[in-house]
Amino acid sequence: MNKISNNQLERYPLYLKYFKELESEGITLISASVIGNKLGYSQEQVRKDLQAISSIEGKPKKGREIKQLIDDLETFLGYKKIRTAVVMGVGRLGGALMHYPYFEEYGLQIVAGFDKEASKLGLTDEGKTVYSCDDFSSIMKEIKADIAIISVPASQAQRVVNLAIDNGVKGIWNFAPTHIVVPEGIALENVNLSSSLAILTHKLK
Amino acid sequence: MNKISNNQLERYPLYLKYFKELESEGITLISASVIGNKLGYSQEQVRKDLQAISSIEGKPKKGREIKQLIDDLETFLGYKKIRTAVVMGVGRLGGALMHYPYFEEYGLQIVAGFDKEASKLGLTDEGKTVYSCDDFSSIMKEIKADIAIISVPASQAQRVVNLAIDNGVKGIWNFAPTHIVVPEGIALENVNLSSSLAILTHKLK
DNA sequence: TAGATTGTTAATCGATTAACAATC
DNA sequence: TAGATTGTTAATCGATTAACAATC
Repeated sequence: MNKISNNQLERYPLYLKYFKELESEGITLISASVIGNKLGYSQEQVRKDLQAISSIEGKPKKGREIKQLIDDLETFLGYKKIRTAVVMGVGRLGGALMHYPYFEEYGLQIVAGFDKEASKLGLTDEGKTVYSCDDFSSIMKEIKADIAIISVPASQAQRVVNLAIDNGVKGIWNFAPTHIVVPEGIALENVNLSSSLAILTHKLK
Repeated sequence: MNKISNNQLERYPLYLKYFKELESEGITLISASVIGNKLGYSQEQVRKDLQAISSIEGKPKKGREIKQLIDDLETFLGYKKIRTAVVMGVGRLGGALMHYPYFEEYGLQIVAGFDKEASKLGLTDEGKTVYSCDDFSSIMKEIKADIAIISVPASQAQRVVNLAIDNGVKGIWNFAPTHIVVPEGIALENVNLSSSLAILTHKLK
C-alpha cells in the first residue's frame, strides 16, 4: 500500500462530507472532475486520492459509486470503530471540545473531562462528567481512553501530556499553543491557532 | 523576496514562542542547530526559515540575536499592528474563540460577537458584547472589523460568510466543518478538526 | 589559527500536474 | 462507434536535505 501524506489525509474528511450531502440528495454516482470543481482540487488529484482508499474501481464513463465511497472513507478514517478520548483542561476551549457535536460523527467519543478547579467538577449541562486531575490515574484504569485532548494552559501542557501517556493514552491531540514532546510510539497532532492565523494574515497582505 | 510556503508560515509562530522563552531566561544568542533540536526541525530548515524573514544576517560562530529575531518575527507575522475580528456564532466554540487568551499576543483583537439566539446577547463575563445577527450590517459600519471568525453550524456557514464579506470583511477564519467559497481577493483559512483528527487517527494505526 | 556557525548552491525527495492508453 | 471517465506512467514543481565555501 502506498504511503498517504498529511495533505491527503486532511482532504479525506472533506470528500466524505461532500459525498454524504450528495447521498442525501439521492445522487448515486460521481466523477472526479465534478468533485474537483466543487472542492477546489484538480481532477487528477481527486482520482489519486480516491484510488488510494477505494476497495473497488471506478467505472469509466460513469464515475464512482457514492455509497461505496462513503463506506470506504468511513472505514479508512476509522469512523466505524469508536475511539475514546478524555479532555484535559475544561476551560472555555476544553468545554467546547468536550461537547463538540461533530465528534460523534467522526467516531470519537469523549468519555470524561479533567480539571483541577473544584468549581468545574461534576456533571456538565450535557451530561458529561468532569473529574479532578487528582483522580486521573484511578479513573483512567476504568475508562482506558485512547486519546487525550490537551486544552490546559501552555505552561501546563507538557506535564499533563506526560501524565496522560503514563496512564496508557496512545494519542495526544494538543490544543495548547506550545511545543510538546512525546516518546516513540505515541501519536501527536497539534492544532495550533497561531499557525493557522499566520497563514490567514499572510494571505491578507 | 522569496515566496513563503504554508508549512513555513506555520513554523514561524513556534519559533517566536521559543525565542520569547529564551529571552525571558536571559539568553541573547541562539544557533540554528539548537533551535532545530528543540523544535524537531533540521538545522538547514531553520536557517532557511530565519533567513527568509530576518532583517540582519546571523553571525558566524555565534548565531543569531534573539531580540532581533523576535522583532523580525513579530513584524513579519503582523503582531505589531492590531487586526480586528468579529466572532460569528457564539456557541461553545465561538465563545471560546471570542475569549481565547492568546489572540491579544498575536495582535488579534476580538471586538464583538454575533449570534441569533436572544439568550446569548449582551455583555459576556469578560466584558465583550454579543450582538444580534440582525444588527450585523449596522454594527459593522462602526467597527469595520478586518476578519470574521466563523463558528456557526456547518449549514449556516456559507450564508454567514457571504454576509460578512458583503459588510467589508477581508479575511475569513472558518471553524465550521464545511467547505466554503469566497470571491477573489478575500483571504480564507480553514480550521477543520475532522482533518486534524484524520491525521491523528492515521498515526495511531 | 582552528572551529563553529553562517549563507549559498546543488541534490534529493515527494507531491502535484500533465499526458495518454484503456474501457464501458 | 464516439465520448466520457477511468487508471497509469511520465513530467513538473516545490520543499527539504546535503554539501561546501565564507567568516568571525
